[in-house]
Amino acid sequence: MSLPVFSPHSADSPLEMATPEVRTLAERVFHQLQSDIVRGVLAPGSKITEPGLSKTYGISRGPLREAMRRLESHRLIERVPHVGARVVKLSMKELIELFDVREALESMAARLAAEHMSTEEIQGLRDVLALHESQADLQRGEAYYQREGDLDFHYRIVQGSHNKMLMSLLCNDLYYLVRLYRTQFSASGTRPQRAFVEHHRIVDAIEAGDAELAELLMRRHVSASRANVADRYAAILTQQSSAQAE
Amino acid sequence: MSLPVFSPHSADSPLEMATPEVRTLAERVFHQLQSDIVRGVLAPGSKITEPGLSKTYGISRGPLREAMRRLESHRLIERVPHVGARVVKLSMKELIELFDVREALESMAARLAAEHMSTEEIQGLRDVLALHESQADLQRGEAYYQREGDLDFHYRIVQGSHNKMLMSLLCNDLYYLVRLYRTQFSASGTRPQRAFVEHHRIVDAIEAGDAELAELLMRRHVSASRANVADRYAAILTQQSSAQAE
DNA sequence: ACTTTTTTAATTGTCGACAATTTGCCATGA
DNA sequence: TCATGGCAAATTGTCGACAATTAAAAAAGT
Repeated sequence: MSLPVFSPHSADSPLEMATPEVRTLAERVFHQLQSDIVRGVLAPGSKITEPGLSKTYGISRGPLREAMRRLESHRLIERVPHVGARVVKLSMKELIELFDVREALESMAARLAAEHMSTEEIQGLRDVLALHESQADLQRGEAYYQREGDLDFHYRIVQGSHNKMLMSLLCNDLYYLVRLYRTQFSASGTRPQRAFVEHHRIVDAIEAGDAELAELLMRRHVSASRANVADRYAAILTQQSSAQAE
Repeated sequence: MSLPVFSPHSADSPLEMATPEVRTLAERVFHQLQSDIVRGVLAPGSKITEPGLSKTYGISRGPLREAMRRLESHRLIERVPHVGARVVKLSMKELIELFDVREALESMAARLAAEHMSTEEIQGLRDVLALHESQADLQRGEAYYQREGDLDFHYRIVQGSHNKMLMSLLCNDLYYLVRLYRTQFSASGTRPQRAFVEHHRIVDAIEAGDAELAELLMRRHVSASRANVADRYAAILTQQSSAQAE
C-alpha cells in the first residue's frame, strides 16, 4: 500500500527524493499550474476559469478538471459548485494557524525521527546541512531560506519519522501552502543564519537519539519561523495601507 | 439497474453539523460511495472499476471520476495511473500511525478549545454528552462507541479550536478513515463506559479553561482508544490465522 | 433615479465516443 | 517444463458537444 506519493515539488532542487510521475496529461498540467501558483504567475485570490486555462495550456477540459481537483485537495485553489475556482489567499490569521499545526506535527516528526531514523538517513541529513552551508557561505545566507533548501531539510525529518500518515499530511497537505507563502514572506535579517544553527541543533539531537530534545527544538524552530512570517505579513499589511492612504 | 436512493452520510446522526451539499451528481455519488465503503459494502482492498460503478450507480464516467478523485483526497481509495483504484486497507501499523497523528492533533484541538470555546459551544458539548448518556443508559453502553456519537463529540471540540487548518485536517483527512475502521473495530468490554467518563472530564477541563489539562486528558483519551483498537485488530488477526490453519 | 424583473451570455456539469496504456492469456520456442 | 514473445480484452485517459445553472447586463416599472 503506497500512501505518500511524494510530489516532485522541485526539479531544480539539488536533492531529489522521488521521480516526478508525469505520465498523464492531467499530471503535467497539475505540476504546471502548481508552479504557476507558487511562482506568483497566478496571483492569490484570482479567479481561474476552465475554458481560460483550457486555452492557455492547450488541453481539453477533462484532464484540466482532474488537475484542478488535485490542486483543491492540496489546498492551493478553492472551488464552489456551479460558481468556479480561485487561487487560495490566506489571511494572516490562517497563515499563523497553518504554522501552529506545523508546530504540532513537525515536533512529533522530530521526536519520531530521533527514535527511528537510520544511520544512513542521518547521514543524508548531514549532507543536506553541508550543502546548505556551502550555499549560505557563498551567498551570505540571503537566499538560504528563500529557496527549497529549508524544505528539503524538513522533508528529510518527516520521512525519518517512518509514519506514513504523518508524512502524507505534512508533504501533501501543508508543505504546498508553506512553499506558496515562503516565496512571498522570505526570511529576513538574521533569521536565515539562526535557522541554520537551529537545524544543526536538531540534527545533533536526532543523532544522539534524544527524542524529547529533538521535539522541543523543532517546536521552537517552527515557532520562530512563524513569528518571522507573522512580522513580514504585518509589515506588508502596513505598507499596503500606507500606500493606499496616499 | 440504477439505485437512485442517495442519503448524505449522516442523515441518521442526531446532531447535524454541516449541510451535505448534494447539488451535483458527482457529490451524490461521492456520498453514496463513501457510505458503501464505510458500511463495508465495498470491502477494503477490493478493486473498483469505473465502468462497473458507472453501471451500478447509473451515471456517466465523468462525475464518477470526480467522485473517485474526492474519495482519493479523503484517503478512502487509492489510485494508480493507468491501472485502477481500490478501497484503502490499513495495516495494523498504519492504523496505529493514524491514531498517533490523531493524538497530536486532537490534543492540540482540546487545548485550543479550552482557550477559545464560547459558552454556547460548551453548552452544545454538554448537550451532546447528555444525549449520549440517555442512549448509553438505554442500551447499556454497547452501541455508544459504535455509532456516530463519539465522532460528534470530537467534531465539536475540533470546531471549538477555531483553527480552520486543524479542522480541515482532522475532519477532511483523518475522520473519514476513523469512521471506516470504527465499524470494524468497535469498542468492547468496559471501554465505552470509560470513554464516556473521559469525555466528561475533558469537557470539565475545557469549561474550566484549563488548557493544559484538556490537552493532557485528550491525549490520554485518544491513546486509550488506540490501545483498544490495536487489541481488537490483533485479536482479529489471530482469529483469522487460526481459521486459516484449520 | 432606484429597484425589480427579464433576458442573455458565460461557466460549470454531464454525457457518449474514441485513443492510449496496461494486463492477462496464449502460442511459440528453448 | 519453463521462459519469452506477441496478441487480445478490458480499463483508463482524452476529447468535443450538449444541457443545466449561475452571474451579469439590459429593460421595465415604480
